[in-house]
Amino acid sequence: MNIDKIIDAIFELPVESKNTLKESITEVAYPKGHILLKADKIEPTIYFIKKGIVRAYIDQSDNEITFWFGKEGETIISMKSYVDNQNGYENIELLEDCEFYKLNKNDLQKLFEKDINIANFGRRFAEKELIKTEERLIHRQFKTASERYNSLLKDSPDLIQRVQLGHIASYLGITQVSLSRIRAAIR
Amino acid sequence: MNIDKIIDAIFELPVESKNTLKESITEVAYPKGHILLKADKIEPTIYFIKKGIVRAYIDQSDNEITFWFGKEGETIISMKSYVDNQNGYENIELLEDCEFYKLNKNDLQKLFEKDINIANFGRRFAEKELIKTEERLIHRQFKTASERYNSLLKDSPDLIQRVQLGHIASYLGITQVSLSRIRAAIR
DNA sequence: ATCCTTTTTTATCATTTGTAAAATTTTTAT
DNA sequence: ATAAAAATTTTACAAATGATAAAAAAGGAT
Repeated sequence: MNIDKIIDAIFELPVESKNTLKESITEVAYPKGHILLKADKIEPTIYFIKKGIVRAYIDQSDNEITFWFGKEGETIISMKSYVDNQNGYENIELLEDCEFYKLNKNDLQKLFEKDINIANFGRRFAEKELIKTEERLIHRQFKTASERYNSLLKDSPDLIQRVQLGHIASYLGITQVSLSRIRAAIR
Repeated sequence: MNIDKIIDAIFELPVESKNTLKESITEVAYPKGHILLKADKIEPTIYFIKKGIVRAYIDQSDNEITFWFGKEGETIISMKSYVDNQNGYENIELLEDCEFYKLNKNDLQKLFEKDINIANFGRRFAEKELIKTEERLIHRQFKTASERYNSLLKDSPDLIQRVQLGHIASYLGITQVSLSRIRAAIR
């Protein structure tokens, strides 16, 4: 997924503003298993996924809880760092070899103050993420685990192929054993 | 809660931009029980709560699911209408007599294109809502119903006083019977 | 190809949560 | 003040999910 396509999907910037933004963006790659972001620190970088798949998780006493998967075209951000300049709560692990576009948070913040188009790009980015998050919250509130699994199967069939079921179960808010039961019931 | 305080809490606008914004804002009041927003339509208005408390709910086949409470200082928005100009999924019911500041979505959208400070105000608004929503999502994923109730009791003790328990139970994603059991266990 | 490790499934039992109905308490209307 | 309605709690039982252990299957490394 190229950077122009990723930017355009968020907000159609005038060429000039788009070039300004692209000047701040570079590329980087890491192997499967790499921890891209660590919790409990202020993360200065924003990543757009060019290729690969990652998960965001929180360290809980004895186990990890996966709460997000990101793949081609999506944005990796430590929300607390980005929005409040505070320590983030998420870790990001690469589930495949990945390639990213990267962008410094402070550079972007400066552009927000100077370029109204980029400010609106930032607004649209937050708004789109907000819709996605609110829909997930509501979906989780009134669907059973089984319904949530089937929705995932329907909406992101590739995810089930590319991500191991332990992470999927955690993402769905159930144990791996419970997910196995749900899968067995379908067959 | 006055409108200046509400605006300032989102983003500190320069006086000129703030006055521009305030020119588009008027006041309105409705009694307890009034349905302020209806699902399945494009909602043109944004409300800031001056006084009172409301709930957002979704109509599910046979029951209603409450997924948000808003009180003094908070913003009522049909997220889908605001972000994507599509039909919203939420109904908003007043749980007390309420007073609002209101603002037309299209008027605001025009200001986003003209005034960089207001564009950044809009950006900050979405970002702050995003953080709140993501934290709720994660909290729900790895806390038990009992822990979630106790957090609510700690963070919003007034909510338990002002809102009937059936709505609270729905908000927590459990049945009213289950909430009763949790409450009985504490005593 | 074989061994070793990791992942997934299965089985059993304990715990939590849901459903339905009744009892109790609180609120509202007259 | 009293009756009616609404909200909350309690009880009993059913269904779903969790915890743990063990077996089976899949994937990697040499």
